[in-house]
Amino acid sequence: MKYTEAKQELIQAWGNLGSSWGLNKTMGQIHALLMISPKPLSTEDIMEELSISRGNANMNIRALMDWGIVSKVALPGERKEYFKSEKDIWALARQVARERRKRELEPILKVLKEVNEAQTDSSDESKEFKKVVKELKNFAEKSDNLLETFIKAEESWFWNTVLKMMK
Amino acid sequence: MKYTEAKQELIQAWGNLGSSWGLNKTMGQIHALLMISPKPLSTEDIMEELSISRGNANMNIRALMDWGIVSKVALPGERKEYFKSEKDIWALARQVARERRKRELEPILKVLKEVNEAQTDSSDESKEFKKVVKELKNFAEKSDNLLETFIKAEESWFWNTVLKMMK
DNA sequence: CTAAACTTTCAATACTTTCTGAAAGTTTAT
DNA sequence: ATAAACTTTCAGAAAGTATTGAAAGTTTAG
Repeated sequence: MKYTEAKQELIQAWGNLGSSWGLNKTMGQIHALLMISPKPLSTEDIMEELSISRGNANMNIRALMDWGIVSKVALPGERKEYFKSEKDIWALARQVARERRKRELEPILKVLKEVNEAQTDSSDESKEFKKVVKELKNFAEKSDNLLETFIKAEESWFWNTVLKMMK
Repeated sequence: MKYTEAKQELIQAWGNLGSSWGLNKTMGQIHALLMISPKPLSTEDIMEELSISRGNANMNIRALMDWGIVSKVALPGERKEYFKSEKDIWALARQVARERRKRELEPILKVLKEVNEAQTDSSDESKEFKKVVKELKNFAEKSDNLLETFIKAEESWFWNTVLKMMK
């Protein structure tokens, strides 16, 4: 396989992965492109490489910046804005974890806490509900703590511990 | 908050969470309903509780069974099929991890391995590409191992280790 | 200030996914 | 065998999401 094919395949695959990770296809593709590029790219570069419109490029670059995994670069003597991606895969993973925690875990935790306060009447349904909610809440809280630890962890410390777990 | 409100809110929230977890809203809602129900429910029960069509109910129950988190129950003396959900939250988490590994991690790993074999020419682009792919592949493999460990782990052992990690 | 260079917005459109409901298929009881 | 009870399928409708491209907005150079 040649470099250009390989590049296309990776961009494509990263786009698909994006869709299962709360990004969308285009966000994933732009991110892949920036990750493998040795130098920052402009909106036009991205439009051209991925054959997408200006509006699409602009919106998705913005969304990637909201996620905190892409940032602007000012190139000296250039008027255009250029963009680069976080390349340290660990920093990237932590950033994604941070965002997903905020977007997914926090809302459900809030609901579980609320709902855990609900009055129980004496029906079977109501008792089972209470029991399940308690377990879910407990699990969600543990997950939240674990995630927090991961987000704050230094790479080596984390891997050392994880590697121990995996023998 | 009363039980019936609380129930609706939980079902709603679990539906939203489903969407970020590779299920869809209805799958999430059906799953929530089955989780909190003290007894198995029929397709009709589900249709009624969630106000959805027969086709929709059928397809999404099926999808949940494919994921391995919902199963059929035959009630003695009843002709209808009833369904129940896995209620052990740990078993549930492991099952979801297993499916997502298969659906997300395996495909990207395959691509990374393929693409890692690509020929490098002497250009900057090509060298950077190779370097990034190597790092991604390494990370993906480590994640795969970690996930495998989790999937196979006994609850207490896993939590003991994790709790140590979290001090 | 003005014009060129560049970025952002957004209404219209294209595309994708989900849902419905009725028809077809299957199973069970008699 | 047949009819009632139940399940599955699937084409079309509805809802949701992504994309375009042109117009509006902003910044910079001179």
